[in-house]
Amino acid sequence: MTNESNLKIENVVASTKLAEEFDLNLIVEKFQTAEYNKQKFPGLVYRVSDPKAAFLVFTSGKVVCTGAKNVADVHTVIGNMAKKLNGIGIKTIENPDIAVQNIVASADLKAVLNLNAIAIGLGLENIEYEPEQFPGLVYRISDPKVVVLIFSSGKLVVTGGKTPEDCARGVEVVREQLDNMGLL
Amino acid sequence: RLRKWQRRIRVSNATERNLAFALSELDRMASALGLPRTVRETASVIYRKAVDKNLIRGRSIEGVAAAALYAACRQCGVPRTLDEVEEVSRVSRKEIGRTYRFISRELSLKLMPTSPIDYVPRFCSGLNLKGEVQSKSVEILRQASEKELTSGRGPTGVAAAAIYIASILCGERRTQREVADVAGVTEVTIRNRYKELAEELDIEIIL
DNA sequence: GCTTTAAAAAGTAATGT
DNA sequence: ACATTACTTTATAAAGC
Repeated sequence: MTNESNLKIENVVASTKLAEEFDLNLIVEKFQTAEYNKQKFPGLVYRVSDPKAAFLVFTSGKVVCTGAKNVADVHTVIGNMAKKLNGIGIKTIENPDIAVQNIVASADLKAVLNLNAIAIGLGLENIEYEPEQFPGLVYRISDPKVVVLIFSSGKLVVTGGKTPEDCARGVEVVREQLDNMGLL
Repeated sequence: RLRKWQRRIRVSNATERNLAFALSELDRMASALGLPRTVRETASVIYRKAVDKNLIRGRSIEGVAAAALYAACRQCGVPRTLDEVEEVSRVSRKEIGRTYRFISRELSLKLMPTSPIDYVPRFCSGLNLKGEVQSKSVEILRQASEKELTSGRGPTGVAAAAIYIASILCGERRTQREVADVAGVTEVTIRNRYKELAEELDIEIIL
């Protein structure tokens, strides 16, 4: 009964190392849409639309990729990025280790929720709920290690997970706890 | 040996000096916000507990004092918004909120989110509205809470909308702008909230 | 702690017509 | 009055201040 998590992955953040070092000044002049202001931020910003994503490229050769909708897309976009760099005469590491650092997902419990009751039910010391500042209740779960934002509409945002499974489990933990307290 | 004593005296002096500064800051801010003595005392108790637990390390005295006052207002049932506390302190709302979360957790204050009802007396007196309107506002807010119209909404906005409706029902109408000004929200927010309350609670507003 | 990136949730805010 | 844009919260890596 119950459930398949109508989980939707919204954003995947990953990091990797594509070279021992990068000449960001060379990359900014070759990539027309790249942005680079060293005093503002040490990384070069580069957006791609293939699969949509944004890169932060550093002089150390390390790269951060954000905005991808899939874990698979992350590999695709990073592969494309390496080829573009090669095309500009920059050599890159062959099979870079790509580490997913964070996944943001949304879900829907399809029920109107009483956040005050949930705050008490989950324990005031385990949650943060300040409607004056933000409409969502913040619930930090240790296993899986994710943070879930719970809204009165029943919609959820899960973040902090490293795999889609972490996010799915986080949703189930919340669903189960609310159900057990009769708040669903 | 003498040096050890001198160091202790110095530390003691510094500690006392800091505490005196913090307490004077609490007093200054409390006065600026027109808070009663009980709230100032509650705030100083919270601040002293924070000192005893070494929670000031890495934080400014001003920030902890402002957060303690913010917490004390809520604990005493006479909440001020982070914006109001920010106005009388010299730290940003962001830092007051961050420090509040920290001391709240470390001191296990376990405060429930602010209730819109707690804002009614202050807002109503600011609008020169009598007890009848206050009672009506509270009644509306209790119904709103039962019908789940307050979760996730800003407490001041919901309170303002309830007061706006109550003032009309009691024949002592205040404009959205007047209510918005005392509540510190925009007219758009009052409009959004009062429309929702009127519709869901079947209240007819005739202007 | 901050800076920058991406994305969702829902409320509130600022600005523009 | 209504629309659009923008900011609030969460996590996360990166290099440097």
